[in-house]
Amino acid sequence: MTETAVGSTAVENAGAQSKSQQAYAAVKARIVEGAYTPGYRLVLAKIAEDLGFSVVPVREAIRRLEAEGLVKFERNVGATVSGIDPTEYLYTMQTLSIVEGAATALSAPLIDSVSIARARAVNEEMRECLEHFDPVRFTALNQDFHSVLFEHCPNPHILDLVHRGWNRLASIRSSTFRFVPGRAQESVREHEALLQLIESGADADTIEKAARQHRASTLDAYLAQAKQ
Amino acid sequence: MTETAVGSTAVENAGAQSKSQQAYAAVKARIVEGAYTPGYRLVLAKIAEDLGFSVVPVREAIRRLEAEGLVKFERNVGATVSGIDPTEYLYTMQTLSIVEGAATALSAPLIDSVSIARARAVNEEMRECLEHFDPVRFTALNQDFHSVLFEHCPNPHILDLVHRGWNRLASIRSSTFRFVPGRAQESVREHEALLQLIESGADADTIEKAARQHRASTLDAYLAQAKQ
DNA sequence: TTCATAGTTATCGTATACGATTTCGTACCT
DNA sequence: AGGTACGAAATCGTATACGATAACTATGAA
Repeated sequence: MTETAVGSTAVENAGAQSKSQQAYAAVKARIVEGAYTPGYRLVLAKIAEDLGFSVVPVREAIRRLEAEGLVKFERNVGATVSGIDPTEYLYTMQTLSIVEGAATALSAPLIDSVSIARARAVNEEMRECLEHFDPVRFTALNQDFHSVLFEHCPNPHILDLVHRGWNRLASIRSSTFRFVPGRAQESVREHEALLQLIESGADADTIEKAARQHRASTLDAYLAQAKQ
Repeated sequence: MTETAVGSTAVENAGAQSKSQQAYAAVKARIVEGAYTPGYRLVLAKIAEDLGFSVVPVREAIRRLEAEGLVKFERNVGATVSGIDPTEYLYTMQTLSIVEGAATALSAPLIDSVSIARARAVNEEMRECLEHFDPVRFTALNQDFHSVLFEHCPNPHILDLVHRGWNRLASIRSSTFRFVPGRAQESVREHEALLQLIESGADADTIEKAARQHRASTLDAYLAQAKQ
């Protein structure tokens, strides 16, 4: 029995997280990486079959994704991947500007010089990236950069809200910078300005405003372009 | 068929929401009204039996409450009502100060004079309430007051975050003002100041700061008292 | 007396099964 | 020909059943 016990334990450890969690991660990954495009209909039975699970854990995973806003769920009808409705984009960006601004300000005093250097290096990569412009890579670096700035936020609730906002944006395949190429250069400059503010120990309010404005500007640039 | 349709519709409307939703509402109500005190152990089977449901919808309800932070859930162990951990209180209040401040600022330009009058009436009730001080009633009025201010917020995401924050606070039975009685009077004064700012059409930043500071002051008062 | 260990119990996690609801297609009537 | 009503298929919602996991308890030895 020992063998089986050990064996099963090994198996269990491999799938240490519950099937609900596995399903959640799997579906979320497919959404973020674009395998499930917005509007895609998520049928419980089909997903369950794909993953080799029963529908119950899949159902729970979908509800979690619904709570995060990545999918829309209608009773007795089913779930679909949330769209890139421009209005939704606006709401998400505005919300993120607020919580990310706050997170960055709270985080700022706790950022050590090593992290600053790392952020600066990332920003330098972004600058280089401007030449042979690769929107996807640029967006990824952009997330890296901001992560350094807000990850030290001591309030886990706020940090969670920031992560959720980024997640929602990630589900929009085509990066923002593809839509608004001109914004990229400005963005890199603002990043350096942000770093200098933090280095100089600027007060929280100043940093919060700067971080918020940085994101709001991206939103404005998008809106200006969309208007045309 | 019309009769049956109407009849069935009536029945449906009575139980229009799924059992998951009913369970969610029921458990949440019990938490908010204090029937389930913090630390209370939520056993799926027992709740299911109480409600006359199966455990499946109850389980889903619990997970939703977990996502909102009202309960803590541990795999293979169970769910307990989230505590009034002072640290958690701090985090929640700080987060709420930020999102509520933003929501109030965004909402301000859309508040008509009727709403202002209603808010002022509520605040007047609060002032009267100061005499024969009833913390529970005072807290309820306080929520009414702030609801008027932020409910017009055009960004549903931010509004949702505000609601969640209030929900978490509501799960803390004993109102804040019971802990910090002195704060109540100051609070009423600040409310009137807020109303005047909104009436005078102050700029968004000023209103946001005032609303945020209003909540932050309550938090500070609590912390000062807790320190002793 | 105390600690380790095995067995028991309580509770969760998931699978399967069935009933309920919606949606779509088809046939019939106007 | 167009619209309406009926019916079938797809899908979700929930109940029940069983297996898995963790907490608890009792028993034995040091």
